[in-house]
Amino acid sequence: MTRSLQDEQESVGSEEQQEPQSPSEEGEEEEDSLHNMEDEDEEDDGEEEEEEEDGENKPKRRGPKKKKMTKARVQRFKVRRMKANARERNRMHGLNDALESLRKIVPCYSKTQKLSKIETLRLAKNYIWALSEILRSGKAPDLMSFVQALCKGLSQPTTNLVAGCLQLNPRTFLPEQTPDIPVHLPPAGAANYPGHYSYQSPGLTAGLPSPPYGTMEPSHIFHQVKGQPYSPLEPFFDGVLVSEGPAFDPPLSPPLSINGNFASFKHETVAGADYDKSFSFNVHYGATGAGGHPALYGSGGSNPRCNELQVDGLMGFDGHSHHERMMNAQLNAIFHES
DNA sequence: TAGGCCATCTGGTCCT
DNA sequence: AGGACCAGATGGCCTA
Repeated sequence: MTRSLQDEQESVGSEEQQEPQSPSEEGEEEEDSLHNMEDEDEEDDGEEEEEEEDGENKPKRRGPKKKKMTKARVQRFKVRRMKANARERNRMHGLNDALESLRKIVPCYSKTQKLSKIETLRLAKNYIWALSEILRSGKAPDLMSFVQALCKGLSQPTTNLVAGCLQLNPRTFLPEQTPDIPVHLPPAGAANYPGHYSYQSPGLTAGLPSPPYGTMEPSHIFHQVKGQPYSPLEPFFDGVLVSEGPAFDPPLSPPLSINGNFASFKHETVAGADYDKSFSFNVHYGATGAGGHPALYGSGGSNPRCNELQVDGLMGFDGHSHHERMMNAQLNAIFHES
């Protein structure tokens, strides 16, 4: 047995937790199937090479000649396959590790209720985009719209999870259920964005209950009428995006480079404003901007880039402040690193 | 039980 | 040739 084969089998044996081996992985059936496969394996040790001659009635095949699968070839094939499987496993584990890292960075992290892969990616996309737009526009987002932006396109359970992480009740950022909350609704007939994805969890359409916060009709926030281009994120940065092109489904890369744009930030906290006393999620932005809205970068200040965004009071879904730490760490990392 | 999510296997393709 | 990447298939687990 070769060293590599030993390693391979060790790794397979150790990593094989609960996954059953594919039925074709062992047994004689594989050898049968291997007889039929187009093997690109070139003979290197003088094994016989035969042309497939099954049946005169069959038309002659074109392409490379088939080679009979000898025991040695079968063995080599198996080894190769096992190595490829192990590599693939490792690759997927690496991918999952990266995804787990992303879960911790995204503004909703719970060990007990993990975001699914797809939801993690969606939330991360929303988050990146939202942060980028804050920087780009220099305008303070409306908190409700911010949360909506984060949850845009997410399934209802994930929306509830995000809300739970932020200690918000999804109902509270339901525009239609909370008319007193200043969420800008899309103008009638507003344009939809081209290429905007329209994911809806089956649970949404099925009207599944979603503990712990009851139900939330996604159409209240995210529904987009066909042929009516409109991004719910527009109110988030109202007035900024409407005239500047696509507001959502942003380019693959955020419009801002973290390193390039945060490098010159000074670290100075300006008293912020609480958006809603009913929220324990208080975002302290910079000096109040024009129109009474707090401005992220203190639009009225002498140094518009010197204010610090603070996010206080975030409690993790697990009942501890893990998320707070994560958010603070994350934001600090963004604003303090360069 | 159906559906969602996940891990793994597998074969194909592309690249070095 | 071998590795990385990808997508389809498959089966297990969990939950509503």
